[in-house]
Amino acid sequence: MRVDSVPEATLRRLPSYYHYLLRLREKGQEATSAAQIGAALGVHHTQVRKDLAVTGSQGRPKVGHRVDDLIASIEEFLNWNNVSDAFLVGAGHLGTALLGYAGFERAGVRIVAAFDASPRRAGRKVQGVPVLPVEKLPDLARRMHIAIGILTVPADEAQAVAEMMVGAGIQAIWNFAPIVLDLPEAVIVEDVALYSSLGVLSRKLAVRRKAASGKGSAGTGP
Amino acid sequence: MRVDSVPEATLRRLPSYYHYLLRLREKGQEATSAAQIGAALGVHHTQVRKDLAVTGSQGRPKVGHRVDDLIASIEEFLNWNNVSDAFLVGAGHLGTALLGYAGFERAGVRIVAAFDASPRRAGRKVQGVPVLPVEKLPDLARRMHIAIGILTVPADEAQAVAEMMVGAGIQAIWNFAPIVLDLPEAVIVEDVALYSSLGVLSRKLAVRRKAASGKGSAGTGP
DNA sequence: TTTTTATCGAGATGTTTTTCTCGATATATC
DNA sequence: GATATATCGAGAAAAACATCTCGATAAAAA
Ligand SMILES: NC(=O)c1ccc[n+]([C@@H]2O[C@H](COP(=O)([O-])OP(=O)(O)OC[C@H]3O[C@@H](n4cnc5c(N)ncnc54)[C@H](O)[C@@H]3O)[C@@H](O)[C@H]2O)c1
Ligand SMILES: NC(=O)c1ccc[n+]([C@@H]2O[C@H](COP(=O)([O-])OP(=O)(O)OC[C@H]3O[C@@H](n4cnc5c(N)ncnc54)[C@H](O)[C@@H]3O)[C@@H](O)[C@H]2O)c1
Repeated sequence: MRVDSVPEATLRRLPSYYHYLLRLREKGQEATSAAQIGAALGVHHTQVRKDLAVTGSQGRPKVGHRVDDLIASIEEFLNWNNVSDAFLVGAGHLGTALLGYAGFERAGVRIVAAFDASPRRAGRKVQGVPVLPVEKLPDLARRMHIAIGILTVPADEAQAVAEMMVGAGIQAIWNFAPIVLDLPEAVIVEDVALYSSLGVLSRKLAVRRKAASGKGSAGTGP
Repeated sequence: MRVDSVPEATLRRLPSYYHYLLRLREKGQEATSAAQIGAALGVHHTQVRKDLAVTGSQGRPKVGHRVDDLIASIEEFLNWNNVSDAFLVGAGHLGTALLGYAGFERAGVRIVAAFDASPRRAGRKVQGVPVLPVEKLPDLARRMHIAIGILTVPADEAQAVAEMMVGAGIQAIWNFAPIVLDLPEAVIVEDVALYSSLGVLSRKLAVRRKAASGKGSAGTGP
C-alpha cells in the first residue's frame, strides 16, 4: 500500500516542467498548454496532463493553464515554497560545487553548514557557508532541527556518516556516494547515481558504434 | 522497434551492481549470488538475475557467479573496458568537481580537455586537465575524434553549446544543465537531473511531515 | 447566434517493468 | 551413491506506467 499515491515518475518530471515554466514566464508568456510543455520536453501531452493534475492545477479548454498558477501549484505540491535547512557532509570536490550553487533554494533546500573530517577543510568558509568538524554535527543537527542531509563523502565513509546523520534526527538523505545505504525504512534516501547515467550513455554509444560498423543488432554475441 | 532491447532500467542498475562487486572483490569474496546482490542493493533477486543475464554472464546452481567474471561481463557489456576521450564544457563549480574526479575512467570516460568562455578560466589547468577557450572546441573535437561531451554550463547557454558539440562530431552528451536539449535524434543525450531528485525528496519529506502531524493521507486537498 | 477549434480530463487500452512460481541442476552432506 | 539444498533461469502473473480515444467545454471565428 502506498501512502502517497502519486507515481514517482511524475515527481521526477515535475521539476523539469517547473524549470520550463520559469523560462516561459521570463519570456513574458502568460498561458501554456500541456501540448506545448510536452513538445518542449519530449513528454506525451496526455502524460503532462496527468502529471499536472496531481498538483491540483486546473486548465481551461482552449486556453490551457496560466503559467503563474502552474508554477505556484508545482511549488506547493513539492513543498518548494518552504525552504528547509540542510547540512552537507564532505566538503571535497563535489561538496564544494554543491555549496557554490544558488539554485537549490528554489528547490526548497538551503545548505546552512558543511562538515568535514579533514582539519584542512574544517574551519574555513566555502561560498559563505561555514565548514565545521564533523564531530559537531550531531549536536548541531539536533538543536537546529535539521531534516535534510547531503552526503558527499567517499563511498567507504558514506554508511557511517549516514548513520550519524540518522542518529542526529535527520530524516532525508541526498546521497551522492555510489553505494546503497542500509538505514531504517523510515529514512528517506534519494540516490544521485551518476554512474547510472554513464552506464546508459556508454552502452548506447557502444551499440551505436557496433551498428554503424557493419553488424546490425546489439547483444553480447550471436 | 527498439534497436537495443535491453531495458534502460537494467542499464541503470548495472553500475550499482558493478560497484558492489568491486567491494566484494576487495574483501576477497570469490563468488556471489543474485540473492546476495539483491539483498545488499534493495533489488529483488529475480530482477538481479534478469539484469545479469543481459550481460551474458551465467551462474551455476548452488554456487552463483564468480565475482571476477561478473565484473568482467558488466564492464564488457557497458563498454567500460574501452575508455573514450571526452571534452567538458563549462569549467565552473560543477565542471571543476567533475574534472577532479578519478572515478570516471573506470566508467569508460576520460576527460582530456575542458573549455570555458570566460578568459579567467581558460588558459589554466584544473586537476591536470587543460582549460581552453571554447572557440577551440570544434576544431579539436574533430581532429581528436571526440565522441563524448560533458555539458556543465548555465542553462541559458546549454542549447547553443550542445549544438556546437554536435556540429563538431560529438555523438553523446552528458548534460548537467536543467534543460531538455533539442538535438537531432541520432545524438545520445543523458540528462543528470539533480532537481528531479530534489523533487522526490522534498515531496516525500512533506508527505511524511503531514502524516506525522495528524492527518493521514497525502494530496493537495480533500 | 451558430459553428469551429484548441484544449482539457476521464477512462480504456497497450506496453514495459517487476514480482511470483516452479522445475532443473550442480554441489554439498549423509 | 543417494539425498538435501542453494541457486539458477524461464515463463506466468501482477503492477506500474504510458498512450490512445473520445466526449465536454470554453473561447474564437463565421
Ligand atoms: N567529484 C565528482 O565528480 C563525483 C562524481 C560522482 C560521484 N562522486 C562521489 O561523491 C563523493 C565525494 O566525491 P569527491 O570527488 O567530492 O571526493 P573528495 O575526496 O574530493 O571529497 C570528500 C570529502 O569528504 C571528507 N570526508 C571523508 N571522510 C569523512 C567523514 N567520515 N566525515 C566527514 N567528511 C569526510 C574528505 O575530507 C573530503 O573533503 C564520493 O563518494 C564520490 O564517489 C563524486
Ligand atoms: N553547481 C551545482 O551544484 C549544480 C547543481 C545542479 C545543476 N547545476 C547545473 O550545472 C551547470 C553549471 O553549474 P555551475 O554551478 O558549475 O555554474 P558556474 O557558473 O559555476 O559554471 C559555469 C561555467 O560555464 C562557463 N560558460 C558559460 N557560458 C559558456 C559558454 N557558452 N561556453 C563555454 N563556457 C561557458 C562559465 O564561464 C562558467 O565557468 C548549470 O546549468 C547548473 O544549473 C549545477
